[in-house]
Amino acid sequence: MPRSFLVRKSACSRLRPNYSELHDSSPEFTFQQPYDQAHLLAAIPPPEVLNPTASLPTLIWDSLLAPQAQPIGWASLLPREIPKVVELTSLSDEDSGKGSQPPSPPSPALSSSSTLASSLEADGYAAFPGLGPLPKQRSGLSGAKDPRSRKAFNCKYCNKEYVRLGALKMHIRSHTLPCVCGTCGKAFSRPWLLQGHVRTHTGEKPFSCSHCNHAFANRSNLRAHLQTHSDVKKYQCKTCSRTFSRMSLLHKHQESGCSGGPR
DNA sequence: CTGGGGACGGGGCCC
DNA sequence: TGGGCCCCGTCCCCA
Repeated sequence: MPRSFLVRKSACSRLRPNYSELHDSSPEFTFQQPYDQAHLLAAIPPPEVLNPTASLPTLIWDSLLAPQAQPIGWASLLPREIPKVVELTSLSDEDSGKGSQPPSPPSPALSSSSTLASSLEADGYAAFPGLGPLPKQRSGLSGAKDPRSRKAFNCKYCNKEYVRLGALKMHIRSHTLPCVCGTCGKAFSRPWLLQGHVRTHTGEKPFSCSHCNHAFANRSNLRAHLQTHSDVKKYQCKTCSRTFSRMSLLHKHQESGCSGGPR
């Protein structure tokens, strides 16, 4: 029986924005009760598809190799491109990705930075609910050559900066929480987060461990569980060389005072 | 104190 | 450009 279903210490110590102050209260994505089973089944692959015997058997070994391996190409870590200022001309919709207005007709060539800034605001940059004031560096085209200026989009709720507008829009969803559970009313930033939450109501656990068949509703939890089957865990204390299955366990180990000797 | 499960957040990549 | 998905991570709770 789940221990903390729906009874999360609500206003616990975790810092959360005061969502009640946000203007966007209209859910754009909800699961109603009873659930649309056909939709859910279409969205969630059957367990045999998600069973780690098919897709995750190497996870443990991958994670063992992780400290030495370079799993991601460095090129993939680099920003693909500097956002183009002309992309800012059609920001009339909420961050939902739905209900977006047709793109504005292409703006005429901008002849100066001052006209650029005023044109952007006139075209809707300032009207986008989550976007802060037009960043200064975007007011000058020369700033685009400065690598430091690549984080150009600001969230008006928390002032975080993003290089890509899409990333900012995605971030803003964490403030507006447009996906609402039809059962308990809890709101989420993304549909798949809501989908995972719905599993706490349905009890569905599509992710199973290939070693012990323990089932999980969440792939991350399965990944953490797979660490428990490994003799050498992913996270290692630099002082005593002891390994842990989770970063949090390593942190607790270090905070409680590492004895120092290897175990 | 430690190990582990449950629930969830968020950035980045791919299509 | 947006949505889906993956991965990494955090926090809470319990045994």
